[in-house]
Amino acid sequence: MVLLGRYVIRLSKLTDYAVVMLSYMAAREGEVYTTARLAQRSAVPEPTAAKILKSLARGSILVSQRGSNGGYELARPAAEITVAEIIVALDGPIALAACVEGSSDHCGVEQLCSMRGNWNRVNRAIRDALEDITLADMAVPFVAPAVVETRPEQGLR
Amino acid sequence: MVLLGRYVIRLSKLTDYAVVMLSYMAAREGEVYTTARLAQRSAVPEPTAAKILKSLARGSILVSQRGSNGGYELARPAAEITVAEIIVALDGPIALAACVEGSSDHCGVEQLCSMRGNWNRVNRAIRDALEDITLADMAVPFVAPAVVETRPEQGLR
DNA sequence: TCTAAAGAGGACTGATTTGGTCCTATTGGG
DNA sequence: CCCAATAGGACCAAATCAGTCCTCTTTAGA
Repeated sequence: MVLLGRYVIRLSKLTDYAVVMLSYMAAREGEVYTTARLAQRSAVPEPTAAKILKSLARGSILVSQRGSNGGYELARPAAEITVAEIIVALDGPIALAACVEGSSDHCGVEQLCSMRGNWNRVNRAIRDALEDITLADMAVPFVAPAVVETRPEQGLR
Repeated sequence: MVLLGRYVIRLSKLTDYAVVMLSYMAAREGEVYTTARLAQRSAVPEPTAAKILKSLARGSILVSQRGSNGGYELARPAAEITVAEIIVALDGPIALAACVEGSSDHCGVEQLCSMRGNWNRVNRAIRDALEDITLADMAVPFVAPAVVETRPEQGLR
């Protein structure tokens, strides 16, 4: 067994939700959004939305403001937030078999290990691709935020 | 819920094993390898190895020969087998939220759906990256196959 | 033509992992 | 102080995965 239980990259549901919420926030930068509001607008159940937002804050993608009148705000302009960061914030490092540069784990079979190191190339290729795509790119079709505003919630799927 | 239960790409343990086995086979193209032999050499339990090899054959990465003296052989030169193909053979399509080009699924919330379509860009970037890396690239460090030959099996991890 | 060696295919199971919920702090404005 | 928010975990049910096994088919060769 060699992989550390994480995939090179998993784009989980949570990540998808996160992008939806972040895109919504990107429509008006500088504004502070509460969990409740974001949950409604993105049709994600509130507790789950809360969990996602906390992770994003921990990942320095959002800045949180506690107390009343609190909420979340993009930590940076959307064009400076990469998809890679979002994924990392929610699913952990974009990552990685053992036998990978920097890893202290060791598979014990040297010959295999050296070969496996070549996943590095794959990892890097994917990381590079994801670091090139920003939240601003993802949010582009949000041309008419006003329209979205008028659509409260609705069951997904 | 929007993701179809599959990740954009999962590099599972099975995939890792597969690459190990395939690299071994790439050392001498044209040779036919039995499941038992490949399992031994790659330190993967035989039933599991068998499962992987069957999947690779179904994915046209290996050609199988049944009956006695049978076994598996690379379907093409290693330089023509991409990492993308290997992943697809084992984990299914590199893929994909609903609301993605070609998908017939529909999330029901148009505004969200249109935005989610932008995962396409991510999907494409990753697919491109993976289609650029071949088995030959992954197998490179196998400079001295003879050495590997003399190391039967050993517990991993 | 029979036998044994090999793969094909699929059912099944135990263990992880995920998504999702909830409860108890902590923070801060009015 | 009180209420509105977030922080941070613990926790659970359901889905998924790795791994095993059993039966069937194919084929070489004695």
